[in-house]
Amino acid sequence: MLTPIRVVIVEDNELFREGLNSLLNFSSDFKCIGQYESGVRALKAVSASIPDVILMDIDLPEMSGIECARQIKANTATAQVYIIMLTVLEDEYKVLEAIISGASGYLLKTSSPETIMDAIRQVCRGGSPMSPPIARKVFGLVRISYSVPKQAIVLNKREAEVLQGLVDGLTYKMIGEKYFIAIDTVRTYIRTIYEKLQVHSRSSAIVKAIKYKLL
Amino acid sequence: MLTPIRVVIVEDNELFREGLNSLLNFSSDFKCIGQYESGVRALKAVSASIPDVILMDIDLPEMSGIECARQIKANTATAQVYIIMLTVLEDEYKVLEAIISGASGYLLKTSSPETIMDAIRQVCRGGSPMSPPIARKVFGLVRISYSVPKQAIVLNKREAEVLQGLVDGLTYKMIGEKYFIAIDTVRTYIRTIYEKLQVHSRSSAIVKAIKYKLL
DNA sequence: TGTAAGATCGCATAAGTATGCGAGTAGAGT
DNA sequence: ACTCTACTCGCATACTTATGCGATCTTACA
Repeated sequence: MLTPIRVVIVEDNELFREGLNSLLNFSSDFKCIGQYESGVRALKAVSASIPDVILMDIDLPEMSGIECARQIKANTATAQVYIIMLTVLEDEYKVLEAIISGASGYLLKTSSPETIMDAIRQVCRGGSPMSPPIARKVFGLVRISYSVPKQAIVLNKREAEVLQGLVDGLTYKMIGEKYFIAIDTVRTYIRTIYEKLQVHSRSSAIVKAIKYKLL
Repeated sequence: MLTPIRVVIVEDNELFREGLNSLLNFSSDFKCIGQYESGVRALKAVSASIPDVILMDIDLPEMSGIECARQIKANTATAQVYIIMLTVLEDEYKVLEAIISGASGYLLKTSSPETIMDAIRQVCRGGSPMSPPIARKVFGLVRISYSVPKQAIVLNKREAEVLQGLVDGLTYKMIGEKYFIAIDTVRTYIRTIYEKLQVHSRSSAIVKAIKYKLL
């Protein structure tokens, strides 16, 4: 590593903060260019001098680490700042919030010094270091949001087209014109669609179509 | 580690398979209890003798590693089998599919022997080992699916209730009865909702409500 | 060769939706 | 006290939906 990775620490617990600081100074790979006990101060400092990586405690007083990360990301849209969240507990919702706010890593505070140093190196190389329990939760998040309630709802081409029309807010007339079929044929398809989806209104059909990712 | 972790290898490339095998035999932590070059064979074997961890190549001929994982997960619902996917390329869609299919880890084949061994230990301890580029992609997946297109659509309580009614497929009359307001008041709220969402039909309102997670 | 299945179209009607125009009442702020 | 705003309600009407009960026509297949 030619130039050291410039790191900023945001952590309200003084002992932990100092611990991280001396950890970083221990290796010539890193250079701690700032340590702050509050998000507000970090925000100010970071916009003045942008680091490569920020170690951010998630449970800060006043402004949370998540909110701080969000704002830093907003303020440094052009520059590349990697934020690694540090936390004591593995709250699934916090993990989610942190990822959305723009964090690139998520470590438990119980992580070993080597793990933390390795994590800093990893984010710079395109990784997203996570403590094992966090990784498991992240997998779960992906599974929840993408997995489809497996239900054997099979629509043929025409039905799918008509359903798409319904979702798009078209009237029967417009759907018919779009696919060159009579409005009464549209009605017929809608009947079968409703039957397959087991609904009795356009609204419910739309909700189910989205829920079951039918289109 | 008192008893060795029982591992199964599913990999069509003979050299790589043998490599993994000798890697596992190298450490007393592991015991390779089977190696198969096809998903079909693995499926049969695994339902007979369930391992702790399966190293699964994702690009298998005939049955893909993903499909194989899905079936193994389906067949071994009670027992705990951890599946680690192995792949040469970091295809985002494959990652997604793998996670949904029930995999607990995702490694690039370029991973070092130590990394692979460590990964096996990690899944058994509640982790989800991923190669760094994969982890980054997984973060992206979470971000995409959970982050909301930030748009300043603010509904007050009543409007939210009425919109919920619309999504639930209730008629104006039913919405009015549910919240003890006149049907014409429901209409009035719907006007303002439509205006805020910039739509002109119930269908589009529902779609937007879901898309922007307004409820 | 009939017949079963699927795709298309038609008519009718009760119910529901979208929207124009108007209006009363209560609370917040000046 | 006055005005503004938010919340509530009413009437009217053109349009759209949901659904019952058919009817052709083509294609596949027993």
